[in-house]
Amino acid sequence: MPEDRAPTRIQKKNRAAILDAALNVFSAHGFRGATVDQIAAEAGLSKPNLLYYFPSKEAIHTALLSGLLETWLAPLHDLDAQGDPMEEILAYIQRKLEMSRDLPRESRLFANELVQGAPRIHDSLSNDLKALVDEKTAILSDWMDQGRIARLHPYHLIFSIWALTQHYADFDVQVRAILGDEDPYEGAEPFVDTLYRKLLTP
Amino acid sequence: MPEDRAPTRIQKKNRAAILDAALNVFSAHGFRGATVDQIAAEAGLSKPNLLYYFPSKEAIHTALLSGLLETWLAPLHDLDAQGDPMEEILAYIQRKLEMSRDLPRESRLFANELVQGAPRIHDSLSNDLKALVDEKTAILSDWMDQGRIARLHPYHLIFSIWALTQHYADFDVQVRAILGDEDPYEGAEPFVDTLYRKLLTP
DNA sequence: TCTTGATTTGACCATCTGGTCAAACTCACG
DNA sequence: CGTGAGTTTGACCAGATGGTCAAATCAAGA
Repeated sequence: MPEDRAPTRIQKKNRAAILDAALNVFSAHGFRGATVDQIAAEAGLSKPNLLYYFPSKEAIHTALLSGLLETWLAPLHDLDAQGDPMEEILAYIQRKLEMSRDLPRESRLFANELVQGAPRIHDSLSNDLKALVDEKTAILSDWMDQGRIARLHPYHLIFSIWALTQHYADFDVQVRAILGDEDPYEGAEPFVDTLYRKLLTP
Repeated sequence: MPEDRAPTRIQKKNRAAILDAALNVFSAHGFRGATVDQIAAEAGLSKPNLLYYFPSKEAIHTALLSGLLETWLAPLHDLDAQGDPMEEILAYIQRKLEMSRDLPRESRLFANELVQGAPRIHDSLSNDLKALVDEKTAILSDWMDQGRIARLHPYHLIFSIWALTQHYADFDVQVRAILGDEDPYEGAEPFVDTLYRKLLTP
């Protein structure tokens, strides 16, 4: 497939279809559990046709992960040092919870990768993610120094937000097995809101 | 292999070795990502030898999961309606955190299964787990009615405990990528303790 | 020690899976 | 139209993988 030229209409359509199908399959079965045939079928292509657009299964996975990492971290990026601490943090949590609800496949894609030791994104974690988290925890620490939010371990504060919000997407089956018909997010939203208001109030 | 007789010394040893090896491999790679050869090698057996003790890969996985489910739920089982609410809940959280630290493989085994939709333990979730959680949330609700702890959605309170504690085992790579050399559990313990004290105080 | 059941293994098989390739087909544009 | 680049596919391959089996080896009680 020609790499240098501008992508054709067909290329755009098929690449997008492949990535969407791959997101379905990888998020549901993990990298090893996904098969190229399955992704191709879901994208409405034959296997050789799919491999005309991406050189390998690994390449699809990589393209997906790196393409989505930015989306995934955007809410934390938006945490603004100039804003009101409590509002900023609660807005971040709110957005993370919405992402769990609206983009559960993306959440599970990363969860699958992480729980198996992140063999394919270890570098992104140690570099990009680490840098972003360091930048934002510095803001949190400032707010704590100023007495505007309670003093807490800033890294663990971030971990707790990730854990609490992504839990609903990653362990969706378990949550639904227990809640039955009740909508998880209806209860989750006020719960986490209350939790962090109490936790962060100095 | 004779099923009915009492297990011989060799049977006990090899079965245990297989289950331990399988726990290593399944927790690190998921069901599909694990190979029988890998498990056999780790257990110090040949593949046909391993299949002499368990009829299939699936059988090993099932044996592991059902054998560990009890261990995994024991801390919640111990939550005592007669005890002091705050102490009981904090002790539960403490035990869950210790399990994350001391039994990370078990945590990741379940995480792998759950994130992929729990195809092999769906029934246990809807039955055993659901029943246990219902029993214990009833106790939590009573405590809330009596004004001994803050009023919260009891199911989401449980979810939050699972999310916060298991996060450290399941997403260990990510946590360590961010914390660097710092021991995750050293900071996690006081953090979750503070969090739940603030949250649960009426 | 001998015998019998328990244990172990090398060789093997069918299927699945990621990936290749040459040939066929389709599309856009001059 | 005609043509060349872009697209699609059937047939195929090599290696991995779950599982089988008959034969060989071992262990323990009579």
